[in-house]
Amino acid sequence: MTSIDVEPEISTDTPNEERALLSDMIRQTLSDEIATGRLRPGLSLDEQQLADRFGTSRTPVREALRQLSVHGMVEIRPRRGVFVATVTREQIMDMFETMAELEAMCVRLATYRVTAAERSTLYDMHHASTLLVKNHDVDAYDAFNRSFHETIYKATRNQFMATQTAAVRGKLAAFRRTQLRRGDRLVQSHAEHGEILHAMARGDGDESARCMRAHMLNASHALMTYITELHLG
Amino acid sequence: MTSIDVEPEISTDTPNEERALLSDMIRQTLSDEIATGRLRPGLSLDEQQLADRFGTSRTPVREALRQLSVHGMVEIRPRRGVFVATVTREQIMDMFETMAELEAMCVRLATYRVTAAERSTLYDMHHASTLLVKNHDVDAYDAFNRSFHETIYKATRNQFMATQTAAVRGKLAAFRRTQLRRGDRLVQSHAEHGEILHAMARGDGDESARCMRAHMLNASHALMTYITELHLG
DNA sequence: GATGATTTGTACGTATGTATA
DNA sequence: ATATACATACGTACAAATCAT
Repeated sequence: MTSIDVEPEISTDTPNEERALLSDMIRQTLSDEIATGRLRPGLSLDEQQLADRFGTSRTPVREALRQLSVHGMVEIRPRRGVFVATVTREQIMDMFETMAELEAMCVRLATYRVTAAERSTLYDMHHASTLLVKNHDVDAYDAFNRSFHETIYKATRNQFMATQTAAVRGKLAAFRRTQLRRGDRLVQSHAEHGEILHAMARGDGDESARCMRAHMLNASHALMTYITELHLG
Repeated sequence: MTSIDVEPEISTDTPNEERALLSDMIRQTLSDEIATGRLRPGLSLDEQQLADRFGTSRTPVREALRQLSVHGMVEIRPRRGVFVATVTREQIMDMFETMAELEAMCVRLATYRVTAAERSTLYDMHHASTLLVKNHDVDAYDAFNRSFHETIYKATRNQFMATQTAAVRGKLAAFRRTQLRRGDRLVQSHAEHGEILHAMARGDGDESARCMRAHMLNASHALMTYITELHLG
């Protein structure tokens, strides 16, 4: 149950769109289960079965599946059925490489546009994360890591770019999660963050981009052997 | 918009999924009309009206609208209706900047991975386009331009990146179309393509990326005044 | 602010196309 | 290959929420 329906009725500043649609609930649940691999690639998704499971009719299930197909999480074969999208090792590698490039692109712009306050926040977060590394607190570090990167997205001053990058990151979240548990990735990740911040502090966008690209490619490389066994073995 | 078919080639190995679904037809039609501005931002889309117009029931219309909402072309306010997404000038600028960065990222990788045959194709296309520039054949140049850029996407050897970039390009297509008609953008565009190819030929990825970024930003700048009157004036 | 009209969200029915024996 | 079973795609019905008066 990952229903993040945190909706206190108090909408202070944001008109907080109410999302009480069954199709949204179903979509989010299925999205999670596909991302985490609980629903295996290639699996056939029967509309009636899902409807029974969620205690609804087929209608909202269909709408959820249609939406998932847009992002390629499921494949719709007209009149034949809906299947959990099969992700090949090559596709995952492509996604990681793209992710690395997107992050590099973000940090380059962020280097030129980050505010003093934001830079300070990044340093604070970075230093605080030292403790998590020492304690090998993988979950906490993963959470910090996401905040760290999303702070950088925001510093691009480009909402669209931030959203796009976050979307790709989200798609890879399931794979990335396991990666930090391997060996000394935590220590290495922390050190690489330091290099990125150093380059940003010097205002060297190209260099911060290079560091970020290396950082992301290291992370992905640390993972690919793992992925190979996990999804294709 | 599931997959921006970058290649309309005959897929020999892929059984070429037939898409004879009403919801797909409706989605594509609406997508076009929104992209071209025929359906103005903010417009309320009544399900029954659309159903009448397409001669169907509300069901496929709803599915089409749900899919369009994923890419943000329409906004769904639960129980209140569906509206054509409102695009602000700032959002458009963000999208163009992102586009420039994505293209730069693609051409950098392409520089390192392009095959001799592809490079040759790019040069052929480029030289052939000289005639289009002389004749001020904007439509033909626009078509060439898309091919040119999509050939570069393909040369990245990264399918995911190519698809992502093509998707963003598609989103901006409506705005871009008008841009080439202004002044001597055609001549300038052609010259900039030449610079990009030159950098690629030298194998200088960083430089080709810089040229591409400049190329795209020039194009977008040539457009922003236009857009301002068009969508917000 | 209450009431009626309109529209959405969901359930349900049915025929056509796909799979299977 | 034919027939049977079945899931999907689409249509229709209805309840609840929103809006208009």
